[in-house]
Amino acid sequence: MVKFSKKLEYSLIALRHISISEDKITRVRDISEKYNIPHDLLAKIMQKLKKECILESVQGINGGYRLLKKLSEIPLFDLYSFVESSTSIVECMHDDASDCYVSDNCTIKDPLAKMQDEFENILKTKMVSDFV
Amino acid sequence: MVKFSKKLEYSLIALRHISISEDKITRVRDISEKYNIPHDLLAKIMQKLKKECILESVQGINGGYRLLKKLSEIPLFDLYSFVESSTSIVECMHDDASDCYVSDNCTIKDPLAKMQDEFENILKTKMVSDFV
DNA sequence: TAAAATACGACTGTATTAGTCCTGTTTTAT
DNA sequence: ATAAAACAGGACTAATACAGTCGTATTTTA
Repeated sequence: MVKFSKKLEYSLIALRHISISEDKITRVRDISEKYNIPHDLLAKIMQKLKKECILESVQGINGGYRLLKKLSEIPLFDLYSFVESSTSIVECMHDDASDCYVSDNCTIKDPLAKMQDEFENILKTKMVSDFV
Repeated sequence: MVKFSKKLEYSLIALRHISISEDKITRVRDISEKYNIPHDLLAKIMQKLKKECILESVQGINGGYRLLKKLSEIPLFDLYSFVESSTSIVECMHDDASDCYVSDNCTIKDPLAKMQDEFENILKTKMVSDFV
């Protein structure tokens, strides 16, 4: 199936919320409660976005997250590749797919690779701000 | 994850094989053996493509499949929607998704719907013959 | 009439996603 | 000081979808 993960959905919802909120710092709990997103799951996504320098965090009792970038400067592709476990639309395009069992007889690889490029280009063109 | 299913890969391989083979009728077994595709799985895919009027079948000891259309007349999107269980890139775009838990607070639906359109347009532009 | 092909529903195995649980670390209000 | 409330993160479980298998029926022809 070709479907985005919940993580990507949650990321978009969370980033949007932070960007339009007046508060300087937003707590994970506020977002998870408002949108019915499991707290622990969202917390991990936020941690990931911190590692990727989209958010910065403040620990402690008054802690939370703050945006490091403008949403208009974050390509959807970045979010996508940070959050999804794989970015290839077919299995044989993984980095370690030297063991394609179809191998010699497979002729669909190149055209599928082109399709993948087109798909990624869409993601690179869109900014997160387009989803707010 | 955003990935095409094996079924779509197998469909492309099979259609390509049939289209370039000299034989008037091609057996499932020939294709499954040549490309190491599980026979029963491929058989079901072929049955599906028959129902969708891409192939026609002949039963019996000398039976097999025959193309009903030119590959250049089959949009990849058709194959995609025949073979994949769902064509929506996010859950909340399913036909029966009236129970979106985010509901009122969700603002990312429209932009994602537009993304889906763009994605589908790529699939509609490509013909199966582009993958041979 | 036996063999070999399609036809097809039911079932099993496996991989990925989604979500939970538990324990730690940090910071601040009291 | 210390308790509370936030982030941090590894390990585990549950749910889902995909991939593949099995058994049986039907059809046709050598």
